[in-house]
Amino acid sequence: VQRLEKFNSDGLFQLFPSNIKRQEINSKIEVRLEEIDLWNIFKVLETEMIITRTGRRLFPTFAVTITGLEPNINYMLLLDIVPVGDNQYIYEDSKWHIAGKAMPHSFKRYYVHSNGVQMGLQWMKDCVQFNKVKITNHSREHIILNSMHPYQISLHIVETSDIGSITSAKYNTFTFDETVFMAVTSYKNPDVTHAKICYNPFAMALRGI
Amino acid sequence: VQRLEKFNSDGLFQLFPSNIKRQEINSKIEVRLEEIDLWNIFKVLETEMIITRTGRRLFPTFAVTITGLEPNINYMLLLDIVPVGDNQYIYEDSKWHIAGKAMPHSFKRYYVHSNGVQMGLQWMKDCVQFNKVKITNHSREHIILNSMHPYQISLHIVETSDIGSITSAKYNTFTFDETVFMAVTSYKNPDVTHAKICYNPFAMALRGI
DNA sequence: ATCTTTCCCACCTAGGTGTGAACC
DNA sequence: ATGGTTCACACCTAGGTGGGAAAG
Repeated sequence: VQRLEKFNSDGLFQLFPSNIKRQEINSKIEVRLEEIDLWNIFKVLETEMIITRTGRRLFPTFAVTITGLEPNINYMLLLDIVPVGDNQYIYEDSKWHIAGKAMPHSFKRYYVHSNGVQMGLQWMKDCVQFNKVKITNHSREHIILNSMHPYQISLHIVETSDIGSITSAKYNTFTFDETVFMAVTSYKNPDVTHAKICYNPFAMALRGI
Repeated sequence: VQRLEKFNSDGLFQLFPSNIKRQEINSKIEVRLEEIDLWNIFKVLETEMIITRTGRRLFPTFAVTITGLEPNINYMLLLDIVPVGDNQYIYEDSKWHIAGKAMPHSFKRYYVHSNGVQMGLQWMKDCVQFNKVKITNHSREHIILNSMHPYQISLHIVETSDIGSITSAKYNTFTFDETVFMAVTSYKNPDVTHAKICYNPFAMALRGI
């Protein structure tokens, strides 16, 4: 038996149990990552994302353009943040080093795009933004990650017209190499800090310094 | 044939054609208006709501607490703003007077609550806020009203687990006398202006004046 | 003239940044 | 001592108010 539980009003769900094999959608769906140049600037530096108690947004923002959906079939979009490898790390001598086995990834949470169930036509019309997703090390309200562990964003496109059948529906999964990042509670690499300040409008205050 | 068209990413839909009779939900659903004291303060003064080209929020905000839904059945919530009576008005000598027949209410638009389809249990858990709804006299992006015409908020609770079947699903409708208001492009009654400034946090700047 | 509509504005609310000191 | 975590803070972005002048 499988169960999907809603965790906040902004799209966070948790799946019990977490690992289920479902059937693929038989269709040529393509997903293009938006702002790929910006993602690559951070990838070169080895991206870090801050996690806080109260939840922190991702920057760069995860956004995609989708093609190849059936215009008149209903879909949902689920954002997923999955562990990369089996190790945790430390930052020493300006480099990331393995520091032993990873802590268990306890929570299998999905962020369901707030548009809910929509027809393919609607999803393909504009780029799909996941700008309100937040990551945390504690809060029940957001996606929970372990600090000093690497992760990667993946996207599930689920063919369903009923949110209740999400656990039995067909789906395709797309992962993005550019979105690999280290979860941290404070930035370790000063070059990452500088790039965040340089490109994130909310850090504008610190640009002159 | 009936058709539901999505108009923006924040829950606005338009129904073609607009008048359909559907079956009622056979259940003792009760809906309580939140902030009823605040609504009544404005009701005494004869509530005015500003409409602008770019869309203006409602104040007081429309929010409800719902009881009596089936916990494990899926529902959607649709906000509706319906004309009251058949006349348009003018404000003269500190009073509203009939100024002829109403203009036609051309657009039958619904604001679908952004939580989309949820089970009764979820809808009843917390009070349901419609704080992002906007009204306008022109914009395709929001609920279109005629200035100097009276309206009333109503709520449709639709029993459906599929947004696509919204036009054929069972539903119950709830109206709220406290929410009757006059759509205006600028406030006519100075007492209404004062009450808006007094109670709306976004008008805080004008409280000292 | 009179009344309604439009638009720019100052001034708020609301909330997203990294900082740097303190804590663990 | 070392290095990760937390928190109040100043400083932004983003956007919701009615005012008041101008336009219709």
